[in-house]
Amino acid sequence: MAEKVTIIDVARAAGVSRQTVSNALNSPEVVREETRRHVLEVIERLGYRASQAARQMRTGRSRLIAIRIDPGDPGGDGISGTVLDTFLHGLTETAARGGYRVMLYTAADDRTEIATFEELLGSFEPDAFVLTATHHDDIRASWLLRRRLPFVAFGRPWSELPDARHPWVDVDGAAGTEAATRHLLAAGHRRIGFIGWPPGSGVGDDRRAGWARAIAEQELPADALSRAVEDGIENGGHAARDLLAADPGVTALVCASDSLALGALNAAGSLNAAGSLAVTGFDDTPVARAVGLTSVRQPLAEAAAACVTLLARALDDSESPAEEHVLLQPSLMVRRSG
Amino acid sequence: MAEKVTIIDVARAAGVSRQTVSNALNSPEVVREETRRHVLEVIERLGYRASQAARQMRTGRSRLIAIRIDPGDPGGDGISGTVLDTFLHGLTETAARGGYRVMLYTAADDRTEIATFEELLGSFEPDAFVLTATHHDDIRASWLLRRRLPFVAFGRPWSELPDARHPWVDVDGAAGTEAATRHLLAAGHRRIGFIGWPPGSGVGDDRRAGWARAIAEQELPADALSRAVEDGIENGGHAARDLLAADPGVTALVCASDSLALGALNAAGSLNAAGSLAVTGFDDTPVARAVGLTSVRQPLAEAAAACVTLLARALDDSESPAEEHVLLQPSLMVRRSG
DNA sequence: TTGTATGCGTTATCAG
DNA sequence: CTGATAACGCATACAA
Repeated sequence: MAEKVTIIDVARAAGVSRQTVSNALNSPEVVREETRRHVLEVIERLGYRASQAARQMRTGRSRLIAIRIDPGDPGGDGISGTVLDTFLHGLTETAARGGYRVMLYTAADDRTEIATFEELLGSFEPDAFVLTATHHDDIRASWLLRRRLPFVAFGRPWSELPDARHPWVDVDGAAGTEAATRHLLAAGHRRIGFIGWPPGSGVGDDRRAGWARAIAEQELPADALSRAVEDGIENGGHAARDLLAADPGVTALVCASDSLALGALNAAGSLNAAGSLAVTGFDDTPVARAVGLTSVRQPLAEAAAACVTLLARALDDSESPAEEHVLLQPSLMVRRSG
Repeated sequence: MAEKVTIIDVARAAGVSRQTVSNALNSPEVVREETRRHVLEVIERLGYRASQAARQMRTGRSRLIAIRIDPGDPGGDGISGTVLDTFLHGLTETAARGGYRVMLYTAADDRTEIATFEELLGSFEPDAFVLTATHHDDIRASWLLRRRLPFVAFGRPWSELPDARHPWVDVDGAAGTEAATRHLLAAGHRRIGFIGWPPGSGVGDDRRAGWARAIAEQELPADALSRAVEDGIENGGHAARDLLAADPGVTALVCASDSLALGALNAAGSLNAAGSLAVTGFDDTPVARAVGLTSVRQPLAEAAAACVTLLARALDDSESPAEEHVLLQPSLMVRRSG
């Protein structure tokens, strides 16, 4: 039953008009320093906080940032599990510093997500959206762009279309797999394979490119050393077995995900003496830490912070400026597996 | 640039007063059926949606449910990673059906979480809170209770104090470890150990109790077969080694978490021939699925739905009724490890 | 610098 | 069943 203390209560207690209170808060430079301090003190004493609802009616800003949450069960190419969790935490924390709050929504696919945009925009009116799991020709991005709604994507727009000109934050996946590959090269490996996803997924192609880059630089063979399968432990195992059967000289595998890497690791155990095959994964999930898998770690908290920064800029500045991008560098967590 | 269509636009287009529109929406029984249908049709055609901010000003209800999100890095006894992720997804989905939205906040400890309650209550005014990671003498619960603020805890109040009388939803952890133990008994194991957390954690004690129950029923020895360590893979390994050294006759281990179980599994590999030790975990995390670990699965989506149901009841009914509880049964996911 | 008036979109109250 | 009026709390343009 916390009786809500309004701006009028503060004005009364401070012996000023409610305008002065509002000014002390929103336009500090327009109030005498002494008055301002007094008002702020009363605000503190009374525990006054501006009502968001009232403020929103007046300003049209909800201070809400909406983001989709995927089911924990990794169904598609969305981020979920620890990755989303960590990202969300960072987003919530950074947003709070700017007075913003994170609101969640779910959606089965892009179409229903857009429907949710409309629903949200009509009711809660979030100030901005954070898009995850971006992909080629993302209709969500173009929809938001067309309506000039503020948003930032965690993930590059994997397209060169003008539709794709919007702020985004991403982690340089190619740099990650390249670092992993270089690490293996430094350890003396010469025939290093790659297990990734079928072409066309943007993220997957990027990760493959990093490996290919490092291999090409060493003028090592690459063509026959790459496999493309859907994500999953089983598939990783199959691909690893297939690759090793085709070329027994392979001593190391760079994988596009921890799942694939784990499968490869298991397969290696049943093929060779334990430890004879070096394997690296991607995302540094708890699984990787658990089994001692060397993995590429994404700076998720930093990515989240960057998203908020970009949004704040687009939201606070008068006319939203051009597109801005942030590409973060991942780091390699070296463990027993490689 | 979506022109916001207000209730007045609808009223004009439908040829009625704005009150009739409001009534058609909020008190359907007070409007003639024909009028109601016409209004609803216009609403649909115009894509009208009631402004939450305006509604909140009038009704005092924000239709916001706040919940804390922990860092992805499992630091304490909070839920995080896939568990929180799945729970959040379920919560968001179920809440949306009732017109509610989930809002996130972070907090380092109980004290700062309460400070966040105050801040949120003064600004965004969430209608309710969902508490996670409840523990003995939870000051958050008593704080909310004292102010008669609607909330539900995901996790029992591990205390009999009157302070602890509030709605909660939980999963029967003891039933889970008991089922795991019975499963091992049915497989012929007779000396079954338990690796859990230090006493006093509620959740941990509960899980240990399930194992003890099944063991006692078979009149099997228990005292020397239990170990208590902080959560973690390393600790699980140490505990398993210690336990097996003390009693080489042990053929199976029930663990309070997947992390402990994983450690035990690794330790077993280096002690015995692979597969000779049966191990079960708890939470059915991706790690468990990855390594084929038998684990107890919590019905998280159902738990989330139950939370929303309890909240909706407390929110929609006039005087909030007494405490209500929901205790869900977990299920055992049997895999190679046991 | 401070006070006064107005509107944001809804819903509740109360006459018609 | 319908239509006018008030009020929720805040911020802004304006006048004092």
